[in-house]
Amino acid sequence: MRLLENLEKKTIEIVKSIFHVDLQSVDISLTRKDQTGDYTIMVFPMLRHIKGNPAVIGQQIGDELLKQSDLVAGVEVIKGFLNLKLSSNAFLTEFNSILSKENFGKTSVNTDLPGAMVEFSSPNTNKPLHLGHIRNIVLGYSTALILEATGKEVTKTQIINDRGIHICKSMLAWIKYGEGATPESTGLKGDKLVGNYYVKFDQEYKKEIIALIQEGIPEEDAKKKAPSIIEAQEMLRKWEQGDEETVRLWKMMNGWVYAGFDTTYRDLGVHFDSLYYESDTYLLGKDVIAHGLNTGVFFKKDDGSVWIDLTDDGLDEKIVLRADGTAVYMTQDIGTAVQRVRDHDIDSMVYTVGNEQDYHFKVLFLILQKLGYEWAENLYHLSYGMIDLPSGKMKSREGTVVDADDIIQEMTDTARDIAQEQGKLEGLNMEQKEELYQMIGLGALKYFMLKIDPKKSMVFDPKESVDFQGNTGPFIQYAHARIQSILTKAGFDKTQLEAQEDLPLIDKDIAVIKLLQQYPETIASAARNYSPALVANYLFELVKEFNSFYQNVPKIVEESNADLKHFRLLLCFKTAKVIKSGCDLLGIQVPDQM
RNA sequence: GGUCGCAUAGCUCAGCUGGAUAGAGCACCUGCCUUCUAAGCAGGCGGUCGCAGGUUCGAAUCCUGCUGCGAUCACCA
Repeated sequence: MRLLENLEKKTIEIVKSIFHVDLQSVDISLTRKDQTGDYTIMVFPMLRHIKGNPAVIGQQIGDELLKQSDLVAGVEVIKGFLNLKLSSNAFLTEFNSILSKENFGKTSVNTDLPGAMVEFSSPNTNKPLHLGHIRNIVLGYSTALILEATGKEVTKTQIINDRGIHICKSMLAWIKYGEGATPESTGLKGDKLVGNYYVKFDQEYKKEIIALIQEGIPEEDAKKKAPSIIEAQEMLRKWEQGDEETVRLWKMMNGWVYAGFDTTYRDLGVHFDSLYYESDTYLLGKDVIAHGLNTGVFFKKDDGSVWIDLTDDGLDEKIVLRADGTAVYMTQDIGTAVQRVRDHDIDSMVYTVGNEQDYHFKVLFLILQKLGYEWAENLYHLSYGMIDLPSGKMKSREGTVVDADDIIQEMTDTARDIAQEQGKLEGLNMEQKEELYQMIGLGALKYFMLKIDPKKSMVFDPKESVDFQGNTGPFIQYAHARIQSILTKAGFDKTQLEAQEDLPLIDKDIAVIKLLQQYPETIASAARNYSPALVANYLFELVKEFNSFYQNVPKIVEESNADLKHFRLLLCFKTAKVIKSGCDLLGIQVPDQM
């Protein structure tokens, strides 16, 4: 960074002295690979201020840079591009500056400033987590860590949709068909057990609908009159009235589900700093709406339902409270938002929710703004695309949903197969090996999801599974493991964190330094764009460049120039640090051996 | 129909606030392991950046229109 700042400053000075023009900034980018040079100064944008031939202007600036700056070792002008070749020492100085920063790229958290809250996962409590949740979870978790790396204190949270008709369906089916089954008695994970009854409910409900249709009742009516659904609605009413028996069952079954979720979260290596339950916040939502009704933000229709008119904002009218006074989705989200700001010292929130809810969040944010909350300006919907199967959408009814626990297990199994085939894990005991297989399998899975721009939908083929070669998690992890091996074999002294100057560097050395240098800006950009994909793709570029260095530079262990050897070990060392640091931001662990 | 998003190599994707001859990975082909870990490296093949206009010295990138795909427009969540 210092390097580019120096170059820019110097260029501005030179332009001022030659052309008597004050430039605000200079456009400097990496030189294209097919050209000689390290950095390129764009002359074209200067033409706005300086009249003349871009090639001539470029040459004049280049000549002066060469004369005045010891950073610049050579210049070449092609059309309006001023290509600069920098000196080895320019890079060595830059590298030493990078080395001196223990947490290079990251800004330590400033707790004096208001923090941010990131919401992700937010499941319903009636069925297990699936592949879509995994994308949500890894995206949200990584985004939280990335924001934190820019100095924001971040609270990771979720909203648990623990109340409503969906959980009543599972409860009802359990009462009817469960025969007292528990996770303990069946050996099933709690979320799986409850999910089974949700499916069971749906099956019975469907049968009833068909039977009613055969009696000549129209389908629409049949759906409303089927005994199961009526019973479920009755149960929801009892729940809302606080019926003791219903609430007891609700607590018990939700408890099973939470235990199941916890296992999945643990396997995924994520955690939350706070939890919100819909059952706790929907009442506050009602209060806020009552207040907004008084202040004229909302209006009441004849039937008693409460709405907001957003037609002036290009949207529709939206209901915020039912005619019978019960809460809708929007009600509880309003309540939850307000509650969160009351509970935490935050001035912004990020919601990790699928793009099917783009409209909902647009409306929610608008409502909160109209209610006058100043923090409503700082809400961001981290919207991500759906995961489809080659056959189309995942459908729970068709049993094509990819279960989260299953896919984690499959990835681990694949990692085990590959590792055993390769047989490079001597020295590790069984337990360490299993830990490693999981690290690699999860790394592959998480990276697979994170490397893609969040807003894009993605296709997941369960049969082909996830690659372990090329642009993948294991590719990145592998580089880290290799480096540890080198450092050990070469007897690297990590107390000597400074490289000597005047070394005969080659392009491969410099290429790695250039990549390392880009790490801080990568984090900043990933935070600005709420996109872990930028970090993932950066790591891939870094590792590719490192691998090329690794296999094209003479063996470091055998290098006779002691200073050069130490420099290259430092380069390995710091690259490994950045790989680990970047992987941390993605929620991916890196091994020392694989 | 209204609104929002997406469209780049056979497949999966990068391409930052506009910059040079559009890049990776997978797949396919050719080389490289008597070892600093081949989950790797070096190279080859592969493109009308959906279509048509516009702005600009310069457009995959910005603007407009069109086409295609997806989402959404529930007193569901």
